[in-house]
Amino acid sequence: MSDLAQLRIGELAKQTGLAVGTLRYYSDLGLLPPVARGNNGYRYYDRKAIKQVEFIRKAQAIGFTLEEIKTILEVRAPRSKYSPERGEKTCNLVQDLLNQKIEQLDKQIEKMSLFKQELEEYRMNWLSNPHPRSDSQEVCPLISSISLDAKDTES
Amino acid sequence: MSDLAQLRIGELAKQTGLAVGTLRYYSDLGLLPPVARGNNGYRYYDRKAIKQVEFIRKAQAIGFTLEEIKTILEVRAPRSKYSPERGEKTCNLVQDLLNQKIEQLDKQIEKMSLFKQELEEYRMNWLSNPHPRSDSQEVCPLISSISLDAKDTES
DNA sequence: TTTGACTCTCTAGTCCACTAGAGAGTTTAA
DNA sequence: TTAAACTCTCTAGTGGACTAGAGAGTCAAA
Repeated sequence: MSDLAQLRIGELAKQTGLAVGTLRYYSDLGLLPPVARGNNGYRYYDRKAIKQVEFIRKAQAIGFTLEEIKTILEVRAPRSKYSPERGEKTCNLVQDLLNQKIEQLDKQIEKMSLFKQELEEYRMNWLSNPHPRSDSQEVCPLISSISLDAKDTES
Repeated sequence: MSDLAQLRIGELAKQTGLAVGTLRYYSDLGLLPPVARGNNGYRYYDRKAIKQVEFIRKAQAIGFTLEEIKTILEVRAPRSKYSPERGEKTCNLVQDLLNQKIEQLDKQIEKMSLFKQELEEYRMNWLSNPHPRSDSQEVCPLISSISLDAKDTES
């Protein structure tokens, strides 16, 4: 089609560092549709695909599933026709999605920070109070404190 | 054995909100060994198991695998005999593990914060510059900016 | 003693994100 | 023209974390 469509899947693989199989997998899932197929059935991509792959990987690295990423990416404008009403809806949808994702990230970050703090406390306690192996059964009290203490009364 | 061992798996399941199958799975993996088995083969747990399950779930929720959690938990003192030398080694091992985990968490948190920032920037740009559907083909420019822009020159 | 809830082991299935391989057609360079 | 490299589709396998189900034994109350 357009002369933008010059990447075959192997080239895209080289450019992105991913395996051909993975790109095929993404494409077939709908995450990374080729701009065209040759008569031979070959998938052709344009250079934008490289950026798109990078986005996918970034999103994935921080915990989004391919399904979620797809939901963001697939809500895309119709290619040649413009239908303003649908466009607005699309935008709202995407905005909602974005907000959701940001909120999710926030929560996850908070969780991780709390857990990190917890681990750091264990480390501190333990450093300032190294294994009192005199009468204690537990050789390494850190372990028992991690697994068994945690606000000893109720949850 | 001890009268601490009063929980059967179903009770533990109720207390923790997990499925019996899951607890069995954890137990068999070595993450949650029952303190005893009855003549009937039943697994018996003490109340510490509840805390341990909570720890497992917390660690899991922030991305550790069961294998990793097991590594932390399983490096545990021999129950009745105390062998000081092994105890010290154990402690070092655990300290290393802890440090690793904390570092991992740190990196992950940073990644997520960066990505969150990125998403927030997209949102901001987009709010201050809502879909200009006059001549643009893309009905929702946010999408195209997310998926295709990202430092337009090189990676 | 029978019923129902509970437990056991073992095998198999599910979902996600790939990865590998078979078998076949296509492209490209020598 | 031939060989290597590339692409296609389709099927199956992997690993992690479960979940479901079969078939059987156990326990407590009626």
